[in-house]
Amino acid sequence: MSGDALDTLVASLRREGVRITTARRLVLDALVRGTPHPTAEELLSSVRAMAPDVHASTVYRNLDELERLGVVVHTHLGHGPATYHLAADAHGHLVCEACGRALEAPPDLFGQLARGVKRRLGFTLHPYHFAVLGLCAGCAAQTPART
Amino acid sequence: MSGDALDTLVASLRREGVRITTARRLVLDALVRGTPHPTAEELLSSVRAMAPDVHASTVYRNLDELERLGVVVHTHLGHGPATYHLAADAHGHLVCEACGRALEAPPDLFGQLARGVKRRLGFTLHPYHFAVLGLCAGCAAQTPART
DNA sequence: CGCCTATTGCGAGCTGGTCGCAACAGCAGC
DNA sequence: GCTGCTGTTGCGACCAGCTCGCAATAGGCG
Ligand SMILES: [Zn+2]
Ligand SMILES: [Zn+2]
Ligand SMILES: [Zn+2]
Ligand SMILES: [Zn+2]
Repeated sequence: MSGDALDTLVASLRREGVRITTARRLVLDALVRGTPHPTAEELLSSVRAMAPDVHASTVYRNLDELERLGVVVHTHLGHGPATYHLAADAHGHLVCEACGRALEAPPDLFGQLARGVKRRLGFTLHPYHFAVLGLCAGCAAQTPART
Repeated sequence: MSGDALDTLVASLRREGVRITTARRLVLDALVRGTPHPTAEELLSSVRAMAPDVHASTVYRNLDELERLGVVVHTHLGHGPATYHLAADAHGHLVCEACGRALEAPPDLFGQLARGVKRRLGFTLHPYHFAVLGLCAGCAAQTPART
């Protein structure tokens, strides 16, 4: 079942005429099966576990290309490196400034905001590229109040 | 009147025991009087207009220090360099992915979102660090529809 | 199998920012 | 106004995260 997700993805890319190389397949595999918010470097090391000679720039180029194809999206959870998702899994992020943990925003959370912005400013929101920062419940309790 | 804003800021910093150097005063001056979303490099060149020998790292260090003191905040409007505001002027940003223009979010815009997040997840939002991307009215009209 | 061309490995290069250090300059105290 | 303490500065080296140019390689179609 979960092996299928990769195969399906690969098949549909091939149908679009996208060439499937080992590196590209392994990047997709790492995205399908790995931990939730991998950075390019984490993806690189997953890829290298199977194909040790893959070069970092290959991973960057594949991520760019897959993003251009609409298969992958990247997100910034803070100041560090970008993190990647399968586009099908895209979601907003709430990141705690104190403990650094990233919560996935419930899918409807930005809906109201998006509607308000649209109505008032005519602006169409794509709220997934940057995380929204703040303090999670646990850290807020331990932190001296802040404006 | 507008010269006062700087003087007031400087006076209050001095009262807190902060040492006021030429570079620091010029950075503040550029923030008070310059264009709305300056990058560190833009601030550097404003500063150099008055004091040509100020070094880039001095501007970075002053911005860090002023941020630590709560006088300045930085924001990421996109992939480029960070941009700076006086903390007193802080506001959310809506940035158009097509034309790159940054709109200031009306101050109450994030209020609902913040209340929703707080109630449902106990998460306290600080919605100013990262911009929220999207398409402005003008660009949305010209762009082939997108999910 | 062979060709075409997209993709890769590789290293150099780039942007935006940080750091360690010795010289320097605020400003409090006299 | 001068002195001294200490925070700040100029400077260069360095760093992370990413991008590019190029020649060699390898998908995939016929
Ligand atoms: Zn991004
Ligand atoms: Zn996520
Ligand atoms: Zn930031
Ligand atoms: Zn702004």
